[in-house]
Amino acid sequence: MEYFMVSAQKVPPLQHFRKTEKEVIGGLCSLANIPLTPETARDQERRIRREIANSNERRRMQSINAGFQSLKTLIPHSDGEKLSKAAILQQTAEYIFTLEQEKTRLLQQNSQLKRIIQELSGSSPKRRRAEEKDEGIGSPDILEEEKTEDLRREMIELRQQLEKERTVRMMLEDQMRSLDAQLYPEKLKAIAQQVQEQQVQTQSLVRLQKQLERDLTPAHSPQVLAPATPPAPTHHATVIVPAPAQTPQPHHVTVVTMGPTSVINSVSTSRQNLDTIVQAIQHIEGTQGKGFEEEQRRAVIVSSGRILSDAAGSDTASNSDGPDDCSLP
DNA sequence: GAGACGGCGCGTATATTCGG
DNA sequence: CCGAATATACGCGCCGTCTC
Repeated sequence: MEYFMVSAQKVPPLQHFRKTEKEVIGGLCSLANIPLTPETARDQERRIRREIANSNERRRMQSINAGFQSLKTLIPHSDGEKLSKAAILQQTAEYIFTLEQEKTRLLQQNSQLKRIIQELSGSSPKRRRAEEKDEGIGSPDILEEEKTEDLRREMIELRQQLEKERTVRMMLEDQMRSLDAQLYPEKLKAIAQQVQEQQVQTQSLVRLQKQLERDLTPAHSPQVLAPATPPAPTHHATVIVPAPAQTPQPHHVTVVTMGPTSVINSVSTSRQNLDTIVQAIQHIEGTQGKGFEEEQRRAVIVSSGRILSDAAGSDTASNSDGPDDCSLP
């Protein structure tokens, strides 16, 4: 590198010295009062060649040293630390080895994250095509496009579900209002107000709504409503964990709340559902401030409180102590 | 084929470090 | 402080390749 650059602009060629050598040698010999014999001239020529060779050797060594200094600046070391050439070579080798390992680790992490994203968001044909084209790092444009498209699709889906849920909820609220007005007129205001405060809904409410629909069938007559405590505000810490990769519904969000079990026994199913809805709404309102980004995680939101288990019971992926296939390293 | 040239190995001198 | 060990720079000769 640098060595070759230096070599390109070498000292003048030997011809140049040869041209002037007679003059120089003659001058020196006359000064030293030495007769200019052929042997002297030959010795002088040899001497000059040796000088040139020595000069070239010095440049070579300087080039080597420059290379060592370049290496030294690349490897991690403290300023002022003295490193011999051997140490520089050894530490460089170690550093390269470390970088190789880091690269391998990052590549593995990259592929793992890709796999998780794919499992969580489903695998569209376009995505599969992109992944088939690109198995390694890269193609950020395609992935970004896919991501945007997925998000758009998810937004539309969420809006549709929200509209559906709103319609059903309004109907149910009418029913509940008429029933509660007979039994708990004082609670009605608070509950209705809380429900009205809900402006943005997530997908999880659809499940709650379905649960409520099932529980409010004639078998669960509202007349059996018993006095209940007002819905306790759920200001519990929220833990968001990645949904397992095996989740059959990748976009599904499950809201699980836990509460004191002492309350449960004294309330009816409908009342429980009502409380749960309110808690879920409050919970969602509380967590939505964290941004849409978190919704995208298809997370299972776990908070302390009462469990509103899914009727199917298959989406209990919120067990944080369960097999965590998606745990990042 | 002779000479020029680059590269390398080896020996030596000098500087620096380290342990007793 | 001193001697041994180590690191570094330099000089020298040799060898392979290239050019004329």
